[in-house]
Amino acid sequence: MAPKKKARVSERAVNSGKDDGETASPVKQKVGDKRKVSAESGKSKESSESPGSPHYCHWLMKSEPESRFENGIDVKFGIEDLKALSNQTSCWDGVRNYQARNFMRQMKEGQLAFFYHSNCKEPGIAGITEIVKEAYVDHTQFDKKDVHYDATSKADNPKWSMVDVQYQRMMKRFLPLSELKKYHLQHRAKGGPLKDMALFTRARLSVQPLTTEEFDFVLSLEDKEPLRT
DNA sequence: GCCAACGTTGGC
DNA sequence: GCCAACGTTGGC
Repeated sequence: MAPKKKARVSERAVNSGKDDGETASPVKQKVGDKRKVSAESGKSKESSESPGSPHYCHWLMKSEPESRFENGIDVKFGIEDLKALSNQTSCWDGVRNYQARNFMRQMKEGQLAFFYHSNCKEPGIAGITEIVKEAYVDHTQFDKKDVHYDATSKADNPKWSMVDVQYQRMMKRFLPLSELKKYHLQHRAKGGPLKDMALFTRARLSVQPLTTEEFDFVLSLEDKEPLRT
């Protein structure tokens, strides 16, 4: 996810395999992209998601704020890195997990996503980004030099998508995973908005949805004293 | 650095 | 299409 270069939450993973969800979702083209998307190429599926699946409008996206080298390439990309880019905007490339990809394909312009710092000293929610461009082809899947190159993905049927996110703001205070987890456990025991939060129930997913209740509750923590116990 | 959890691969 | 082996994620 970097504006034009950078990495995200290494979601590397040997992909290939069946496309679980939909077929190439309506890759929304934007200016500059010459490839004409032949009007859905007649696919019937398109924005799949089972009919019954709730449609989310808030997200959490993980990225690593500390240096880590993968094939000689540093995958570091924390919220400060996003903030430093021109336009404070970056594409979120490198996602190589079908569920995470499918969630990105559901994202709509204007929606908000928590920027989560993972695989670091203090994991947790650092800030908020806005989705500024809906899912389109992740070019890094075709780049042999890229850490997330996918030899099994073909140009005429790309497997991986990405969205563009723009820095919105830092959390008023960093929200550590440890604190969120305390709430999660508490809510799981006695009920509460974080009882089913994906961060804990689907720990390895790098792009995950939040219900409005979850999102609002997390936001409310900004104004509270850090939970201790 | 360890390792639990879990997604993916591939044999059958 | 099952499922064991394998590989990755990511907290600790």
